[in-house]
Amino acid sequence: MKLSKLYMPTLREVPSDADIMSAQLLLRAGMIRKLVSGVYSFLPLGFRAMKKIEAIVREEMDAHDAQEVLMSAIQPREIWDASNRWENFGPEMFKLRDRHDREFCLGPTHEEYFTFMIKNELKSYKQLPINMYQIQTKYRDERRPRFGLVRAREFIMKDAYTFDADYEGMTKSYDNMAVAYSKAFDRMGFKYKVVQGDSGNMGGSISHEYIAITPSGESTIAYCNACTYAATDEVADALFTIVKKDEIYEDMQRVHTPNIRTIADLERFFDCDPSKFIKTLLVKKEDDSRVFAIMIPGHRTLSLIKLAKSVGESEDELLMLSEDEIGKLAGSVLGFAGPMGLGNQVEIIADERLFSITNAICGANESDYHYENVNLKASDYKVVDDLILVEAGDTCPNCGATLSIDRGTEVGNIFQLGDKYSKAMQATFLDKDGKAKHFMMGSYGIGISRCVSAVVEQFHDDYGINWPLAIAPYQVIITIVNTKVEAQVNAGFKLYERLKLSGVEVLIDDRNERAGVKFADADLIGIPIRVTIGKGIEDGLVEFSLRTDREKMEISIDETFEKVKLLLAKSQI
RNA sequence: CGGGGUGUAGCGCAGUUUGGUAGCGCAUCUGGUUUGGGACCAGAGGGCCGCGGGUUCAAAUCCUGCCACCCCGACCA
Repeated sequence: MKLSKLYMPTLREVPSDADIMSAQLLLRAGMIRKLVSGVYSFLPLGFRAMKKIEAIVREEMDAHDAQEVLMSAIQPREIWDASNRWENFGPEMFKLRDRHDREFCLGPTHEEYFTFMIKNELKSYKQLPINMYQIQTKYRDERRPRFGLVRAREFIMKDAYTFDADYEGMTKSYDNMAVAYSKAFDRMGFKYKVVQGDSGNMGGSISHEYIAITPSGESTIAYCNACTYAATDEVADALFTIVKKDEIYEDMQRVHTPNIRTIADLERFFDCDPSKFIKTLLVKKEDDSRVFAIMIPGHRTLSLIKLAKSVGESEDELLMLSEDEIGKLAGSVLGFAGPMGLGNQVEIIADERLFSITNAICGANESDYHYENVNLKASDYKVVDDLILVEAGDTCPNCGATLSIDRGTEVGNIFQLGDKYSKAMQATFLDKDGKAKHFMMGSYGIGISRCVSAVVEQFHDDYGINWPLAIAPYQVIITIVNTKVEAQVNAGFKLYERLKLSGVEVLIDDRNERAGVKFADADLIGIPIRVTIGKGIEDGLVEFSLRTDREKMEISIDETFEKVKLLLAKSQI
């Protein structure tokens, strides 16, 4: 493709509403454009990059017994009523009516429709298992669209659904998709981690999330550098120990601590290690039916999910007490809560590690007072082994190495659905024994457009995008330094035609611009292999370089051709 | 949905406090000089100042209603 003809409206300045690096670069590089909040279009270069990702996903799905279909995005209300999700999906669903006032939605996902279709067409165990997928535009009216392609209201998703005769079959299908996903994400080249999904309130159902490591990511994960352990921070086991010191138990003392509210204040006031402190947090159930006092090591953070599990409540219903409520309950202001004298209606829950602290310091439930030399007895409290959020440096529960913490973006997930939808929609088949049974299902998603931004988040520098060869919109860009010099133009186009003929995806910058403009654009759009044709052409030499490093090599056109072919061959593993 | 902020040329912004003929940089077009890291000179085009109502002789500017966009807030590809 000639750059003089390519629709590639690059911007020198960053559009003011682009909030993350990938959105800024994709917009500046003329790869995407925003129409309204959370709704983007793909221009030629951006679309090509996305199609590369699609192709990788398609190849891996096809290679793992999935068959591609294309289901309608527009769906009638009736099939959603069967699973109750017309109501339950909530305001995120884009709903519309036709001229006869019949209700429809734009598909946010397709469990219902696939199940509905299967139920009418698949009747025998002999036809199972079956795995179908599609790559299609999805619609979700997000509460707050942001981060460019990451949280869009219209986005491209690969979604797959498996139907099996029994539980074993379902897990096999699930494992098969897990392999396909790892292969696909490996080929895209970005760094990612597989974490166990939050089985949380639902209990039971198994799922995994594929998290691309990106500094702007919305989820925080803990992972081990030595083994494959990875989990979201709220769920990850926080393995750290407090070594019990062989100290003499001193007598408890009430200490006047005017205005000393935070752990940092306490450290300064008592001039001691933060592991000496017991932090007491007051949490209630939303409807005020239960109140909890949670004691954790002072320098750590409470995990609401872990708390919810240990008290058998839903995480969503647990709230931290407000300052007023603390005053009423504990007779103190924020910062002086402690386990003593809280009254019977408060359930006190303690992180196990507290009892290793000798002569601890905690709030006295009285404004401006703390206790020191506190030595709690485990037998007096409900003890839970782990209530806190994992931190970098904690021990890997799997192999004992040290954990790291990073932020990430969910680019894929796989889910064992069981018979949730087949039951709701009465989708059955006849098993060997002639009995009607519910399909055992799985669903599997990859955010295709989200992957585009994940790649850009991971592969860029100060000058622009730095596409991995496997998903670059073009593999090679030939820059003609001065289009007024015939020898440069001729040599450029000769190489261009030759590469094209041998199947290389190549751009040629034949614009009548100054060299600086062309180099800047080449950097910005991030084509991996660069050939610059300038003055050296008089001696038959061109410059060969890679986007990843700025080192240039002066070689002949023939050598250039061979080098390109070699690089491309190496990347096709 | 709650709180905060912003809407002026394709992009980035000034002008609004104190009402008086709509500006700057980049981009675009024409001519010329340039041509290895975002050139220079001369000229030109491009605006319902988010939309509606009001105040006023006069509104980008003041008042008011609405809309859009962005930021901060517990289910997600």
